Amino acid sequence: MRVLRTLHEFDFQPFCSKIFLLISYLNLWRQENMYEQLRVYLDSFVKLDDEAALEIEKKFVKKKFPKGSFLAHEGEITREVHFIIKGCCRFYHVKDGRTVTHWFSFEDTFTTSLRSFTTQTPSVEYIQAVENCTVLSLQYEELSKLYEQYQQWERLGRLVMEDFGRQMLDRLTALQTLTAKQRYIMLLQCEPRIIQRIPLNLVSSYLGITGETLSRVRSEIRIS
Amino acid sequence: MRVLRTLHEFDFQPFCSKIFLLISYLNLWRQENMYEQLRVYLDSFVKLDDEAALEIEKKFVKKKFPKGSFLAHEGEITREVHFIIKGCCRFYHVKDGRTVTHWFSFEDTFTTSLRSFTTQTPSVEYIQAVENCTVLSLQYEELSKLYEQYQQWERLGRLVMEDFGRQMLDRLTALQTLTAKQRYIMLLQCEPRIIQRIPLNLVSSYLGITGETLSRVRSEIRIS
DNA sequence: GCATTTTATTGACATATATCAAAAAAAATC
DNA sequence: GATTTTTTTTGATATATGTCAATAAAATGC
Repeated sequence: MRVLRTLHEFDFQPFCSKIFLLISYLNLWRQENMYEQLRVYLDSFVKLDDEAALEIEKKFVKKKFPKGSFLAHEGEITREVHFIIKGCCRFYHVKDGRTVTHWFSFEDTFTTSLRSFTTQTPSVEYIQAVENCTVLSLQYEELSKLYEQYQQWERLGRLVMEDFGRQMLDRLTALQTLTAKQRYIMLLQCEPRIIQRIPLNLVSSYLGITGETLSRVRSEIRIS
Repeated sequence: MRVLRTLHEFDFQPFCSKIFLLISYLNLWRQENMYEQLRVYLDSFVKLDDEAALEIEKKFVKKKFPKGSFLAHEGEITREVHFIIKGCCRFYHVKDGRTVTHWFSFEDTFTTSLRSFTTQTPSVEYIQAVENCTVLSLQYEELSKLYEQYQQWERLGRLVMEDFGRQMLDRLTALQTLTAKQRYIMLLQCEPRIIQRIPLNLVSSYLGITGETLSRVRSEIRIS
């Protein structure tokens, strides 16, 4: 392979078209392998045996949520849990006329209004697509059946909930003990996706501070 | 029955001894019905059938933790989960040389260092008895066996975790959106036990504020 | 019961963060 | 590409909460 002396010698045209081809293959793969993607995630908790794994394709339904649309709505019973294949969402509620974002979810996580879904009561929160989302959705009744029929699915539910509990504990500790600046730095280190893909005004309320304070914190960090 | 005119006419001796007898019977009942107490709690999640319920008395062991002793210790793997029959505990960790209390547990709840117990890794937190505690303890291995053998126990685990998740979400929202005063008032309304039975210096760090601020908040409320 | 330790309150002052207003920058829309 | 709209930044000021120090009250130990 010949070494290039200057950038001009390089012919970008064919190179770029190859890259684009690669990307479109990758997207195609993602599309076709949505169930595989979910399977990989589930296997990280429980190695499902063949029979139990077959249920994935039977019960989960592909859905799309365009940017701005709602996966859960205040006052309505959340009837589905969604596994995010692509995209991200914010969880928020309205408190004294202002919007408080309390959670984000990204690819390869289950997303639902926990209280509403698990107790089948009206939701107190909204879940909104921040990007166009592709998800695999599972009805409450279908999940209940899976829990009834397969001990493995029951276990999956338990382990996913344990994992959720651990995440919540971490977030709680951060909110309780860290200053605004420390919380932002922690987010930057532990959850860079949030800062990369979510508008800052939503991030600020997630951190429990105002947009102005977040902006100042960021400029302080830029300087130091 | 004769109506008493003055207090002096009343003979306290036999009366008091009856009361004490009653109390000791009550304690005896509690002692003997520890397993019944646990059964009632578990039944609120899943109606255990006889075989699965028999395991309660086989696997849970009565233990006492005197005030000040530890149910979990930083750096050590938490090998048991405890169901509190009587007493209460605080969860705390040490951050920059000071103690941060992040949870309390009382009668009729499961208590363990979640991350340490579920992943069998060293704990990052302490759990300390705030009162003398009587608990029913279950070893990690025994719980794992229950999960293996009985779908009902697996379900129990899931439902207890879901319940825990919902509690955590509430607490998170409170910390994120309420002022110190509002958080205190909310605690007063939703968890009066905490204020009644826990020293205020521990409550303050649970609320994410200093002892001084809590003291001021309380005096404000007393006035208004 | 008294002495000691721990816990709770109060005061003066410092600091972090919120609020309101405005400008600048970026993104969305046509 | 120009025009809205939304998001982010910056500034001045207000407020909530923290810090340090001193005292008061309560709990604990002997």
